[in-house]
Amino acid sequence: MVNRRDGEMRGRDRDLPAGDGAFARMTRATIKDVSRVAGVSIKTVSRVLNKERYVSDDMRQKVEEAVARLNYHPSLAARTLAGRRSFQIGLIHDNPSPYYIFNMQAGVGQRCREADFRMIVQPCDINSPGLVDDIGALIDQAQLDGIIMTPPVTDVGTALAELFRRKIPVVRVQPGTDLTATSAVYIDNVQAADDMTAYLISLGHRRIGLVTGHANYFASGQRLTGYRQALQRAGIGFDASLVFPGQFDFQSGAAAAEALLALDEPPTAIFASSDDMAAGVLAAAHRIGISVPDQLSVAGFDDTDLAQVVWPALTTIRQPIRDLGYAAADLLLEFGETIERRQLPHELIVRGSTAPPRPMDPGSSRG
Amino acid sequence: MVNRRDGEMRGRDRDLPAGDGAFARMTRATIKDVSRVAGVSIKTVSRVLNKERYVSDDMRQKVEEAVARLNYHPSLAARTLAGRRSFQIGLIHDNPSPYYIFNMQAGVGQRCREADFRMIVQPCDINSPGLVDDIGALIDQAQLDGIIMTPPVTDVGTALAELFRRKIPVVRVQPGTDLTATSAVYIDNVQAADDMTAYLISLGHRRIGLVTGHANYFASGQRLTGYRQALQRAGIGFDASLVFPGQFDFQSGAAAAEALLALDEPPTAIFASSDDMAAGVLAAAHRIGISVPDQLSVAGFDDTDLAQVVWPALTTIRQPIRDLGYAAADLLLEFGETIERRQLPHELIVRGSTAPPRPMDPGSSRG
DNA sequence: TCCGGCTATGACAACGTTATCTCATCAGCC
DNA sequence: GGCTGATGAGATAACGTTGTCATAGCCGGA
Repeated sequence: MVNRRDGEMRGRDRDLPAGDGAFARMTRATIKDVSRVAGVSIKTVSRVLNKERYVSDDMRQKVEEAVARLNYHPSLAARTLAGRRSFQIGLIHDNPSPYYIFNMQAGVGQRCREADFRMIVQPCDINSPGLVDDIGALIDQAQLDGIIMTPPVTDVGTALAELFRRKIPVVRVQPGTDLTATSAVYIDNVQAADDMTAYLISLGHRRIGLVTGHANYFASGQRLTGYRQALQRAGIGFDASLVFPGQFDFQSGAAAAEALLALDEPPTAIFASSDDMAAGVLAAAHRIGISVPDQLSVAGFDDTDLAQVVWPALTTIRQPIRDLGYAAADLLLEFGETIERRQLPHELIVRGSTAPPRPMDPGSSRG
Repeated sequence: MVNRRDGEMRGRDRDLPAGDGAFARMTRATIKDVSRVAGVSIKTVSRVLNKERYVSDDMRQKVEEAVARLNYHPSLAARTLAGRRSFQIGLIHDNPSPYYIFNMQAGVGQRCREADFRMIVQPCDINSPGLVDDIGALIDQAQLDGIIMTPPVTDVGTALAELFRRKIPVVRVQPGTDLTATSAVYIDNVQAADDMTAYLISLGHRRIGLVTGHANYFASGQRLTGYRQALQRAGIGFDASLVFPGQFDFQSGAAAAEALLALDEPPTAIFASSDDMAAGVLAAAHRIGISVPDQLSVAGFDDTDLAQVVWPALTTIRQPIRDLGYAAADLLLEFGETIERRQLPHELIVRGSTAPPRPMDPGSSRG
């Protein structure tokens, strides 16, 4: 009944509305429509769209007018299928910090938008046995043009190997291993921790507690190095009992503070390797009844939103997460497979949580 | 020289490695490879992949084996181009809260993964004149199968109209206008604010300050309604001077607290419509030297990470953001264009920032 | 004048899937 | 025993781009 059959018409024939009148239809405009309106070949439209060489200004203008008039947007799917680019890059992370991820996405997304690329965000679990397969599937399915990874995924050897096997451009943010194997963006964690430690020393502190970060993150070790470096320069001996392992989160910061403050010779300042842990230190101090910064100075790392929201506001190191994301995407888009490195500046931010130690603290017998 | 010409061979002929041996090549496996290995037609493979009817168990098994053996992942681009689905949905937001966005993405992403869909995140600016075009371009380019919007984008009429024009399935999270125009997920903001207010009243508070949210968000007004509703039920008169407008952020919370605490008859409790603002209230109280919760109870809304990180930890309303995201994606995937609504439960979380008011507060002359 | 190289444009195949149509088989029914 | 409808499988044409090749015009040098 509804089965019209007219010989030559088979398959999905949907011949476009001919003539010049009715493009404001529900059907999306295609490159074919644009070529008809502009009065040029499809290939010429494609050339203009892709900014290829050998297009006269005349043609270019005609095409651009037609594109604007039809409000034409090329199909990413068709471009991906026909070409060898997908105009998409992936951001792979296994990071529980909303603040970090939000800003990283903002930076990467910003750069992508500038280049008319799209960012595909892929959370993952570095302990999952399916990690490598998941990454492979993502690349296969979406035909990604490049990958950005954040710690700690940056240092998963098997994942890295899979990416090399596929010869896909990779940029890592703050990588810890195989530093020269891929492009990378990072800050100088050693120097940053050194800066903070030196600042605390300059206030007069001699016993400075350090809460380190999660062992999966190489930055944790780097910050310990910077801490020791500053102590040494100041002629202060390293006391291992002042270093307490944390996990970057609030709870571990609070636990570390309780342990450190219970020492026979407690520190007069605690430097936590993340703002979350610093907030934990603050909470523990409150609980115990130690006032900050009068009796205890507290410093964080990252300068997340959190730093200004706790009381007192945290002295911390500003890590330009958004800029790191932007730079990572920039390296990917500008250099592709060519390996490049870019170091971004950090900044010491002084707020209310640090002050000179109380003079003549009883029990401080050291020179 | 390199120009071999053999008549029929033109264009990009890359004949696949015949035989059965070398698929572990660099070239991705295609559906054609799978069909050859399985010994069935391409279309049958497609049927199995798309879980279509009319495939015998025998065939299905052969195909699945071949897929696994070749580690085959279908090209999303080709699927999108050939079919009428793209297996992608968009998440459009203009929200400055990392916590909110992170959890929303987690929820939506989770549901997408379960359905082998991909989530495309698109931040936007509701005040930008290009908003509607941007959304249109996104849908055109990526051929999205659906859209999820979060406040305040949910209530931008022009954007909504554009989506209707394109007849694309839409789910809105906490919409404020045109409630029945699209599918929606939400919590009962009126009841939630009522619950919190009633709780504060039950502690003995009679003068309860309210810091409202940003006027762009309809939830702000709804929470005011709930607040008034609880007061009325308790027979407490509404005092407009106790209601102070905020913007959902820390700064405005601090400013509101300063204003409220400077009143001749200051409130004994302040209910802020977000945890960020509640943290601001806390900070202002600290600054002024008012202790919480002894002299002032403070309550928030959202139960973000923040709530447990400030001191004292916030009594707040838990808003299941992640679940809202999951539910939104679920509605989209399960019902498509069919309009559905789903309300999720909220929860009153009592922590250390609230307590009964100090007995016999001088200056409290009201009954 | 003719050739070679650069510029500018177009024709057509190819990318890897899904949609449509066709055909074969098989069971149940008049 | 042939008709009908459900089931199972394949051939082939799209989908909307880009890649490859062909070609035409133009300029400069042999």
